[in-house]
Amino acid sequence: MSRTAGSADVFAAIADPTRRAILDRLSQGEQPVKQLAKPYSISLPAISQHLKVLSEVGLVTQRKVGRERLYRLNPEPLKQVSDWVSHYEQFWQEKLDALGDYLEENS
Amino acid sequence: MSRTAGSADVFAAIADPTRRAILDRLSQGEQPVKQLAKPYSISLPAISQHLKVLSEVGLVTQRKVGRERLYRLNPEPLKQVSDWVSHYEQFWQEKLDALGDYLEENS
DNA sequence: ATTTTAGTTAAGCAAACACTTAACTATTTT
DNA sequence: AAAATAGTTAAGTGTTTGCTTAACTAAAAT
Repeated sequence: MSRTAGSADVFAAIADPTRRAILDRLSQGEQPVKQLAKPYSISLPAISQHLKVLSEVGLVTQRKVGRERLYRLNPEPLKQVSDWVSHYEQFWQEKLDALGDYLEENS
Repeated sequence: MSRTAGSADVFAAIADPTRRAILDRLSQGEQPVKQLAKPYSISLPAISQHLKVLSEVGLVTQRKVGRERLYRLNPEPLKQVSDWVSHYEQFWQEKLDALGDYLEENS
């Protein structure tokens, strides 16, 4: 263990839509902050602060290239979310099954 | 469409650990508020407020029986979360594959 | 009828959040 | 050396959040 990964709450980190959007963009590859900020109407510092939050929970890593900071996605902490939500998948599966049965019975 | 389900943010609703815990308990079946509140050190009103948030995003439904309010899990909105996070699964899969390859090559 | 039980709603509060502008650091360009 | 670029850090602000206690509504038990 003893990774750089944060202990702060991943669920809280992905609660903000802007941060989710940043992650979405990062899934297309490493990007400098300027480029990440482009589609948003908010200021650079705001983006920088969001990146800090993401960094603290280990969802992004950073490397410096010249005067740019390239941010890279680290999806591992999302496993926590995936694990938690997967527990519920069976429930909507049951629901869908029930719907399927209903449709069959009434067709 | 036009379900009762809320338009408020599901991601925000599950950001709070107490609310996630409530959902976890509800996955064992319908329960009255008193029972849901039992394991927590916070007040009844606090629980009630959490249930309201969950209700607003459609994660729980409610029915009145006598003087009790039975809350029931409605997992459907979690599909939103599942869908979003599943997009990232491939990434950590790639990581794991890479690790697997590494282990094979160096065994 | 009164009291107890189950729960919500109201009001208030401290802490956290998302944002801003201003000031700063580090690198590159001119 | 000066100016421009990329980004972070600092300080301040309005809003939202999670909680509390107090007041309320509704049903059940005494």
